[in-house]
Amino acid sequence: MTIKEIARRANVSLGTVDRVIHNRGKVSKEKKEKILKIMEEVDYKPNIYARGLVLNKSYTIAALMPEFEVGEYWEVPSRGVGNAANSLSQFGIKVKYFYFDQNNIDSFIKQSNKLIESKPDGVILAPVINFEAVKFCGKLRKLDIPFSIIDSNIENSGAICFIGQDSIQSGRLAAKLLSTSTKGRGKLLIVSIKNNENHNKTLQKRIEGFNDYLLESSNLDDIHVEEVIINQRETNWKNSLETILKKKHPDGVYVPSSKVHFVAEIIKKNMFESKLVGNDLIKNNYYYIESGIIDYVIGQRPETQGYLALENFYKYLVTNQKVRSIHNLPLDIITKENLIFYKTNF
Amino acid sequence: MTIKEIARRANVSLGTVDRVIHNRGKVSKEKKEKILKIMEEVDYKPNIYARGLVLNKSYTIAALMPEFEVGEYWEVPSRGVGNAANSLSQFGIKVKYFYFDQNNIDSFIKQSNKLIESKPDGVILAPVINFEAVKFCGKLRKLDIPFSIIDSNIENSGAICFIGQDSIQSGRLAAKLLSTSTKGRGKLLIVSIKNNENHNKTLQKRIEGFNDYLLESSNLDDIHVEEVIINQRETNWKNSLETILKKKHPDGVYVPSSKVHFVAEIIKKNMFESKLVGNDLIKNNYYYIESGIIDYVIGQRPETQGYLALENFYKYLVTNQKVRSIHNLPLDIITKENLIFYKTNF
DNA sequence: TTGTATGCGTTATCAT
DNA sequence: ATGATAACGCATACAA
Repeated sequence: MTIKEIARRANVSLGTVDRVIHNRGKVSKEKKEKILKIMEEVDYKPNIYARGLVLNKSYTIAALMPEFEVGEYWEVPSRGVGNAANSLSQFGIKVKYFYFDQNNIDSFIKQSNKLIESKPDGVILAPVINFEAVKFCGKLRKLDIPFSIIDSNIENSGAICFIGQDSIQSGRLAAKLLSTSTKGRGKLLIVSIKNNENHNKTLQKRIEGFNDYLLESSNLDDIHVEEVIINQRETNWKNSLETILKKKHPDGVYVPSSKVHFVAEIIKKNMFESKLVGNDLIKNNYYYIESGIIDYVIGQRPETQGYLALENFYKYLVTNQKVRSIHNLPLDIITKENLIFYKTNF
Repeated sequence: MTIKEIARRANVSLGTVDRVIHNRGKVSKEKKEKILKIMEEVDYKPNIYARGLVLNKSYTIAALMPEFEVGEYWEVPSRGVGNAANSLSQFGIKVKYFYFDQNNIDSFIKQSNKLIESKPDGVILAPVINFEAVKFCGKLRKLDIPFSIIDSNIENSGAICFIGQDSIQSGRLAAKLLSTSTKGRGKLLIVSIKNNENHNKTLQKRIEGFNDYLLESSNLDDIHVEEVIINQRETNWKNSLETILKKKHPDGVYVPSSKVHFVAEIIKKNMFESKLVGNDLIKNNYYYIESGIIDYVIGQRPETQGYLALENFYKYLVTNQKVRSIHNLPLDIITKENLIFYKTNF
């Protein structure tokens, strides 16, 4: 059904129908009602090709996320955004990246200002420096630039959507997997490896979930949990970690971040028998999952996060569809036997 | 970059450029080369809006899959196809379903003939009746109707793509999860619940993988495996199953299909302590996963399978992109703690 | 072999 | 308040 046909049926011109559709200009009440009724009846849907052709707009989306080395976590969401940019380029969606050093607040501020100067049509934000990110959201709201948040959420930020995971549940799941692997008993160690001043809340939420699960799931007499914090800014932090592991000799280790490969390295070197559970399917973890040193990794589809974030802007800006305000992506359980399917991206 | 601009740069008309792009009509060698060079330089990509507008074709894809009751497995891929149809309707993609009774070969033949009479532009095939499906693929090839296969593959079928899972690896994964849950020891029982003459190979491949894994993974002295086959066509098959479970008293049960809920029901009723692993996140299994009676279910993203199948036809027919010939979707490990994220579809 | 004209459905601008 | 019309980029039929 076309505008032309609607105009014919309503005995008016194209222009009049158009005015009704877009609420622009003046249209007499009776004609307007007649047109609306016909549109309703025939369930008029605009031809997106014709619309795209005549509008021929192009949108620039700015992505503000941490810089990364190859194999590190933030490579993956970034690639997700890139993939989406690729397949949406035909529809006039462009991406401009602004990378910041997640251990340097000034870098975040500087990049976020550059971003705003570039006057993007939309922003994808990874709020790993929580406090500054909240302020940044305020600026975007004032400027009326729509934005979406990935990875970890900011409550009441005004974002058009959040795409990420449920961190507490991630910790609970880790607890289940680790305790099952240690046959429901033994000494468990939580190893938090940090190199900043705890800017974001993901780690602590995961640990919270981990402890909650164990407290709820009966036989507490058989299970012991301890937590150690490793500061990557200290020289020799790897040696300290190794010393601790040697001393504690845990039956199971939980690393609530993608840095689980550091622990895996030590376990392998010393041929410990510890079960090991961590987060995120990054390249640095591949080998240790393959060889079974890491028993389980919990994935959160970072690539999909990036992809959906951009795709949502397409829906929002180009096709004017509503977008879901919260996407909690599945917590995937990845282990030696299903690793291969997750490596090839989805 | 437009055709017009390319024509201007090459000092030719729109028509000539068009002839080069579509290899139609005669074009002098020198002009052709000049045009191709310019197109290369500017990386010409046609405007999909303009193309879509002028072609304005609509494609009908026929989906040939098993009929289902609410909550059964085939509801999910079917919904995936429906979702895709919804979001691709703007692009002129339509779907026509042909459902057959998977326990009735005649029904398959009848529906497949009806499908061919409808002269679709493409076919999505679920080859659960393997032998007949192979013959059907031959017909489609002769008629030059492109088709894709979902769920389980047919080798050298001539399909433009296969979308499904690796059944053997699915069985291996099940073996790992079940043996870990039973602490690496005990009596394991494989329960095959069938209601047809073994038309498709998925079950047997899963069982093959299951056994292989256990044979390879060391301590064979501690593990015992037995297989029972239940025929749903026998009256009182549920009672037989219950009797068997009572007699064998297994430490762990593997049901290599979505019918694991039948076993869960019996385990719950009798309050057995058996660990239980099965396949597929269907509604009938939700409750038992939630309550922990089913320890793990291995999912294969049936909804995504359906979605991708249709989306691939969009790529193939509308945008003329190449499509990946094999999509082995991830084997998702679903358990009480991450169930909720998989229920909301992806 | 090459060039020109028309139309796809929508939007936006210009007269009336 | 309403109608007519040009333009978007591409494909195609037709003219030269």
